[in-house]
Amino acid sequence: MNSKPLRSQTASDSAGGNATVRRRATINDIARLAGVSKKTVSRVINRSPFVKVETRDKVNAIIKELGYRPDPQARGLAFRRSFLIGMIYDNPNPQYVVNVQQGILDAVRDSGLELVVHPCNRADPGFLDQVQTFVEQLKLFGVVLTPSVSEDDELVAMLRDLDCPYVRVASVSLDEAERMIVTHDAAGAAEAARHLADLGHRHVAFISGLPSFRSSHERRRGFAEGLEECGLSLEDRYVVEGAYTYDSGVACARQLLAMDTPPTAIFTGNDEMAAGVYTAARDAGVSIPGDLSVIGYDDSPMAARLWPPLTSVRLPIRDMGRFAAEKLIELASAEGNRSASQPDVRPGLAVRESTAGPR
Amino acid sequence: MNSKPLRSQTASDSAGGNATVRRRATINDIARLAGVSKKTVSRVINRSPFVKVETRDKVNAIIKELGYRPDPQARGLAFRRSFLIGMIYDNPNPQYVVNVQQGILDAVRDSGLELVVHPCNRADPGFLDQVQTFVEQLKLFGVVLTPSVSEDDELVAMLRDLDCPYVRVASVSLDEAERMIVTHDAAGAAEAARHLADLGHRHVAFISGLPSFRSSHERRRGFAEGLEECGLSLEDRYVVEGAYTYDSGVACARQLLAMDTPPTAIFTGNDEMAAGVYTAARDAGVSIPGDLSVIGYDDSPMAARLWPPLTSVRLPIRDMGRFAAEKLIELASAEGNRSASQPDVRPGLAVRESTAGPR
DNA sequence: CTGAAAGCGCTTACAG
DNA sequence: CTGAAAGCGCTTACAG
Repeated sequence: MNSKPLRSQTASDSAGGNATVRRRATINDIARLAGVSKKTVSRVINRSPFVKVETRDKVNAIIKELGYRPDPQARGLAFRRSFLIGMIYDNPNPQYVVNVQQGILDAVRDSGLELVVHPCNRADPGFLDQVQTFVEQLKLFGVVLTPSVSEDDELVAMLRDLDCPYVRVASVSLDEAERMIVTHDAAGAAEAARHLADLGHRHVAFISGLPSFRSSHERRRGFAEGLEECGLSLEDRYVVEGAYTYDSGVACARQLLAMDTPPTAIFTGNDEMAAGVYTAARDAGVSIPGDLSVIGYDDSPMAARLWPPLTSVRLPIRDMGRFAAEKLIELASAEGNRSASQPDVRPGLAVRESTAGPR
Repeated sequence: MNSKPLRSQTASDSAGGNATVRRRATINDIARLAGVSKKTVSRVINRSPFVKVETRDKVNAIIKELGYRPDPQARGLAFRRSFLIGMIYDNPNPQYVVNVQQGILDAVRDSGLELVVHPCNRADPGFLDQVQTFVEQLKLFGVVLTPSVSEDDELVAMLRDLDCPYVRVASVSLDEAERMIVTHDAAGAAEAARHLADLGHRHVAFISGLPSFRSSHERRRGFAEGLEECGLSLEDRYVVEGAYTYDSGVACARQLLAMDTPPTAIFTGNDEMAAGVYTAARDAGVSIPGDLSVIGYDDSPMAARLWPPLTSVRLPIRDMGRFAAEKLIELASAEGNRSASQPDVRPGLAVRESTAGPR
């Protein structure tokens, strides 16, 4: 990267509304106008309790008047950390990614924190090194991890070593409560199981996601437990391993539908694979939900676009992002006063038209 | 935000691989070990040509040995800008957003630049102020704008005032070539028109997107021109205004299918609305492509999941993000030597099974 | 409760 | 081609 000539710091009258000035105010301007030292201004900025009320009010008045905002870069350099939150993810679902991003931004609004995104690939040999560079170079305020990187113990050990605050979003608790947003996938899958059992299904199948994702196991476990609650069981022959992709859904469903006693209902690890089940069913002349009930997971927008509209387990993804960032801020603030807020993320079943009683 | 105690800067042996040290090397360490001033190290970092080759090599050797990487925060403070690229967007399509993000990251790999995301809403009265704060506080290296914010002249005027480099992705050229990635939407729509004309359609309709998006007009214009090339015309009665949403697609298609002489083909401004056309067609007992051909725009993953698979105009979205970031880097480097690279973004038609000749 | 000095890790402006 | 000084806009550590 090459050096770049200094840019003029002018701002036009038209753009910024009113109080735009030639140069942005600095802590020195505030200190001079308030008749105090810059250290005192610094104390006000950082909400130190050791400032006389009148002093604080006077400084705040000047700050407001000039529209002063401390320079995060300078603050960061002195603090030895930045005001950037990193989102580290490898989830292939764009809807999921964008919603978590939105949720994080919901949480940091007006806090001066910003969001830096870091997609990655655990299979890449440089994976850990790249994350380390990312975290160290940016001196991140903290990071939010989503599945499946949130399940990577090596990664988490590294973050601890780097002293980088983190919060993990995962299907099951893997860490201290103040570092976890648990999505209770087993509970969501159990709901799907009960729904099918209530409809009278006896032969139900499960298409799992990639085994490297914890959610695959949790969803299977919850589904099996939900069935057992209702006096049914998830038979091994009715469990097929997919890969969270449309194509794997097609292949797994073909396999299930070709059985001597094919299942009358299929629960899939996500909506993408459910879409694959639709295709396989159509090809096999199997009607949904007449011959086959289908339930997906994620309740992506696609679920409602399929025909018939897909019953699916819904997750409040944007809220999950917000909760994660809120926890991260608590963690990094390190006030000692861990707030009691333990926001609960509970999956629910969005029942549509892809499920009905068996023939 | 409250002040935070200094974190210890230790790094374990296990995490960072080999050369992890207690404290990261600084420019002073390099200068001392190389026996030069820190200014000279700075020159090497910034690729100044005014360094003797031997000096440069010696400094680079030490930099490599210690794994030294200049602190972007400190550099930024001195440079009066950061090494962060902002992506400002209001596109509601997550697939689009994630792909552009990926493309930007493709371009900045190993450059030391990082990506900060800023979703926004032009209808929000605080829209411009928020973007200004974002750009000023972060002293952004530059920003990438996607539709529809890329079409906002007030926003662009503000960025110029702030002296913030920007590149705009839009359906038609709106700025100097070095600031534009043009997606040629009219050309894409014309391809759709030709495809339908070739199949023998005479009564073809268009469902437009939101009129506040330039793409809506470009796609309509290109579609009309494409038809005219083939001796057809886009009749006003066959043009309906949608809103780029699934629901608007359903409503507009109902309207078209209820006409005395309904169209035998519908081209929609995006795939979401095409999905809505599918639903309306099914409700009306109209079969696709037997009774009605449908073409979407975007070629989103959903296009291939619909039944029948949707013919759609494809855009290389990830490449667009990459090209945009590459142009931004050229722009911000301001070397004067605008490279001749004028990467071309050309839409193409992905023909699937939703189009056929009319009955 | 408040401040003067030194420092965070770089760069610019000026000399040589 | 190279360097000593001053500065970017903040904070820490130390006094008072």
